[in-house]
Amino acid sequence: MAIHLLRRARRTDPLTGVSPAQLSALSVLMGGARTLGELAAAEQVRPPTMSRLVKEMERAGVARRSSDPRDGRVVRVRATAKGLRALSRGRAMRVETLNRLVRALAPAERASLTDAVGIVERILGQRAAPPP
Amino acid sequence: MAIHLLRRARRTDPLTGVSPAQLSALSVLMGGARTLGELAAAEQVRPPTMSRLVKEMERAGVARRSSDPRDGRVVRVRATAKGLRALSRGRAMRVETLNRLVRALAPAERASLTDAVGIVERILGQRAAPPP
DNA sequence: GCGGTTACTTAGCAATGCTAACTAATATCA
DNA sequence: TGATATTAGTTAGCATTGCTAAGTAACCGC
Repeated sequence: MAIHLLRRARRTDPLTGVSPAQLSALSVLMGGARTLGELAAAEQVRPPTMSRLVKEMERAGVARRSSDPRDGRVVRVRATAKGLRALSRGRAMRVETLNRLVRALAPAERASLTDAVGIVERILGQRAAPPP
Repeated sequence: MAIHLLRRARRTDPLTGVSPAQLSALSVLMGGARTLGELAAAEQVRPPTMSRLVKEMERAGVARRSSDPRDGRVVRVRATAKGLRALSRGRAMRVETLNRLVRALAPAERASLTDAVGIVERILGQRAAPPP
């Protein structure tokens, strides 16, 4: 089933030494620094969850906090160079993994994946990226 | 909007206390009884994980264990009527599948999936379902 | 019938989600 | 201005769901 494909792809993330949730947050931070709340919203998690995640990311050396000079309540988060490196490594790995898995798929499984993707796209209102 | 759908799909059915993992397992059991190991393989989790999940499903009254008369090591698992009801209610299976799909996705994963879609489409010459 | 394999369970850890309740900073308004 | 409300983030604690290591019971091969 399609979901299992994704789960397997996701499982390769830890090979980078950065957890999936961290990699996902890093992908947001790749676009520049964000406040903790913005990051939580982008990741669709609650602030406490993101607060803890950022703490771990700091400990892992993939992100850094700084305070906002204009608003003392705000915490700004940015990716470190190490974090960005981990991100591109993880992303390449996922794509490669999906490539490999898809090549090994039975036709029915591929159809399932296609169906699932279609559904998700419809729900999210997203379009597939054009082939490279 | 997407957020609404996601939040709605994310909720565990409060009436039955059936968790997403349980619903997913039930969707496999809908096809008939399975051994615990088969179920674990179908869900792509390890046997201990499935063992615990089945225990919880029994406690929730949505599945039942029985022993295999031919092989005393084997545990056979089947869905109860209550489990099947929970599964089918409101297209539970579909919602649940999307739920797990989406929950496993955050921006980075979505990007990867989008990339993968392009790859799959190119390979198969197929299109995802068009948006409504 | 002994030894190895297989199927499952138990125990314990890790990651990641949540809510409730707290602190600190900012904004609002009488 | 000063009291009060709102906002941003943190801390604490719980639940779910994944894992590995190690144990038990049943089966198979010789």
